[in-house]
Order: sequence, then C-alpha cells, then structure tokens
Amino acid sequence: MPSTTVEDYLKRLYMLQQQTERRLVSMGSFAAAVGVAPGTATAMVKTLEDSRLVEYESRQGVRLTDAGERLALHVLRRHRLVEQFLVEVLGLDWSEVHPEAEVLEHAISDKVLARIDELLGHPEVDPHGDPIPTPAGDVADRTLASLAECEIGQPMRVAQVLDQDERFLRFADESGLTPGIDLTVESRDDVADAVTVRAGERDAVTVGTSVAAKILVEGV
Amino acid sequence: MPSTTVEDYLKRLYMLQQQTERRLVSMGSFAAAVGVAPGTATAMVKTLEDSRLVEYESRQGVRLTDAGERLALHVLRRHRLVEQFLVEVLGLDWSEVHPEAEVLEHAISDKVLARIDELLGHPEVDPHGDPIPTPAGDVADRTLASLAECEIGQPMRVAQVLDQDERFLRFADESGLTPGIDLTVESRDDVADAVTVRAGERDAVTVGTSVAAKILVEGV
DNA sequence: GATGTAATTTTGATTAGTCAAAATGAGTAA
DNA sequence: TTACTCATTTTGACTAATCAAAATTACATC
Repeated sequence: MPSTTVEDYLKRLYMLQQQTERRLVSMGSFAAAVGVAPGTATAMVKTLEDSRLVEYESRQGVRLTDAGERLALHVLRRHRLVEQFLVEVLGLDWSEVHPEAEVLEHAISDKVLARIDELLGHPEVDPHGDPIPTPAGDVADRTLASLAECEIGQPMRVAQVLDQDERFLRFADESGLTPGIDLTVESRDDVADAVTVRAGERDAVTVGTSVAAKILVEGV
Repeated sequence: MPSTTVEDYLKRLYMLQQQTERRLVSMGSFAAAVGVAPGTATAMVKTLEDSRLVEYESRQGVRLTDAGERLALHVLRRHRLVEQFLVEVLGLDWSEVHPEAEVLEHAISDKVLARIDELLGHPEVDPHGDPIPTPAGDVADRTLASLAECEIGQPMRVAQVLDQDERFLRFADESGLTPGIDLTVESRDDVADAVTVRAGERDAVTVGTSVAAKILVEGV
C-alpha cells in the first residue's frame, strides 16, 4: 500500500533516528538524508503524519510512530535479506549490492521474501554485518566497539562495516577489514589521527580515525 | 531511464502487436490491454511518439519502432527470466509467479539479470513455455499447434500455455497440461465444442475448445 | 448524400512528488 | 529590547500519470 517513496522516507527516518538522542530528527537532516529540498521533506512529513506513520511538531522535529517503525523495519529487512541473497546466491560482490537492494527492497513480496530467507537459512546479518530485522520487527542490538575505540592488543573479530560506498567497501575488502575477519589493533596515534591493525598473516594496515570508526568489532 | 509505466506500455504493445496483422494496434485495444481509460492511452502514445518509441497516426493505430521493440523485449526478457527463477530457484508454483514478475521486471538491473540467467543455465523458455528473448532481442518463433487444431491420435508434447491466470494454471497443472508433458488428442467434438486428451497413464481430460486453444503442443 | 454509431481525441481536473524562492520564526548576540 | 542568522515552512509552479466527460471524426447504413 505505501508507495516506494513513502517506504524510502520511513527507512531513512528510522536510520537517522538510531543516531539521534530522543529519536527526534530535524527537518534539515531528514531532507538531506532523503536527498530532497527541505520544503519537500516538510510536505511529505505532513502526509506521513496524516497516515499516522510519524509524529511531528512544527519546527521541533519528526519521529516514527510504532506503525511507521514497523514499516521501516520491514523495508530494512527486505533490503538486507536482498543484499545477503545477492552475495550468497547470485554471487555479486558485497561492494555492489547496496544500490541494487535499494531498488529491489520495494519490489519484493512477502512470499518471495520468505523464500529468500529460507534459502539463505534465516541469516542474522547481511554482507556488511548489519543485523536483519525479524519479520516481527525485532533487531538484535549488539553494542559493538569500533577500531577507533576498542582495546589495543586484544584479539577481535570484525562484525560490521558502517559504510555502503562502493569504493570504500572495495578498499575494506582489500585491507582485510570484512565481517568475520580476526584482527588486533596494534596501535593508535592521536596526533596522526590514525589506527594500525593487523589481520592474521597480512601486512599491518593503517587507517585514519574516521575510517576506523566505521569498522565495528567484537571480542573473540 | 524509461519509467515503470513506459516499460509497461511498451511490453503490452509488443504483446498486442503479435496478435495483430500489420502490427498496427488500435487505441481501444491498447488502452484495454494496459488497463487505462482511452484518453490516457492517447496521451501516453503521444509522449512515446516524442521519444521515438512508437509510430502513431491519429485514429489509425500505434506500432512500436525498432527502439520501442528493443525495449519491450528487454522487459519481456526480464519478466520471463524472473518467472523461471522464481520457480526454479525459489520454488514458487508456476501459477503464482506472474504477478510477482510483473513487479520485479521493472526492478532488476542488467547485472543481476545476467547472474540469474547464468544460474539458470540460460533457459530458452519460462515456466509457461513462453520463449525468453535473448539479450540482443531475438525471440525463437516456433509455430506451434494448439490442442484445438493439432492432429488427432498423434503423440504430442505440451510446449506452451497461453494464460497467466492463477486459477487457470492450477487447473492446467491438475489436468496434466503443463509444458513437457506428453499426450495425445483422443477426440474432438465440434458440436460439444470440446476436446478430449489423454496424458500418459492419467484419466482422459475433456476441455472446451477455448481452453484447448490455449495449450500449444509440438510433435514428439 | 445525409445520418447515426462507435471509436478516438480533447479538455479540464486531480494526485503524488518535486523544486526554487519568499516568508516566517526561534534563538543568539549585542 | 533589538537585530541578526539560520532552520523551517509556505507559496507558486512544474511533471508524470491518471480519469470523466465533452467534442470530434470515420465509417457504415439508409
């Protein structure tokens, strides 16, 4: 029933909310995240409010209602299952599946989604380590440290990569910074704003803090 | 680049053209096939003409240009490969894949399509026996007889079923009238407007001529 | 040739989604 | 308070796609 456009707005709002205290998202950041002019976002938010998918207080901000969040998570589930499917079944590279899933997430029926889920053996994460919401809309919330903050010298395993940019993902792949890989942070240099990690037998890799912050790890 | 709507109009026009002498399609039948009001079809045809996807003479009819046909065949290829994929890989029933493919045909990229084609081993027909156009836009044109006109008593094999309706397809399945099945026409009764066929060890099945005309067979 | 019918085209309106630019308002600095 | 800045909202306009209903036209029939 909701249009592709509406699904997109809700998904973006959900993702923004995750990074916002009190879940309240400003119009400006919302418009930017969706990629439309500010006025367009205001207009859409009003129609979303009419459909009871968001709460909105003029000049305060927007927030998903329960119904809106449910829908957003449904879209996110489709997106991530599709990504996993494209990598596991069709053999695409993890760096190229995001834009494909961005389209397919609006075209997959519940029936097809269920089959994909089954075929994949009910995966819990997508190729980037992002958790796949359950059909009921539950998301595993792991609290993961990033390479920019985790303990030095401890054996760690990459769990999630927080960037969908194709070039970034190819770089991460070449550097061995992909989910499942074991590594240790060798050193961190605040002045150089850099982190050096070593994954197994590979050469050590040094990346800037902003990149390190996008690689989430868990203890192993 | 072309919208989902445009893709749909072109695909429908292609399919109508196949049943029309001189490939010229009337506005009325075009509008009906797409499922819009006549005026809507007229308007769309004009914009398609501006894009050089159709030729159009007022009150005469519409016809695809080469560019239009190429695009239509591309959509048809996506549709049929997706149907085959849904049945072969995801295990959906042939009676339920048409509406799914109707949506997915507009959401599949060339890259994903190529992977699907490969995974399926470059199939030549979809689950209903409809030929899958090649990437270059060539369609195998077999000249198949239907159960309403083929020779009586000769061993035949079902090649194609010309109806996408879910109920019809379930009926065909139950009656053993699916592509690949071997059968013979036992008798044809013009007065009763009926055709009786026997498939292997099964009980003979009698169907009306209008149904028989939808089941295409080839000599075996 | 005149007329009637039915298909087709035109017209006027609507909805969803969008932008640019003007107007508004809330908070900060003076 | 007053003024200023910047985010937000409003306004006016546009495009794609649609419909209903009025106007047109081609064709068959008389």
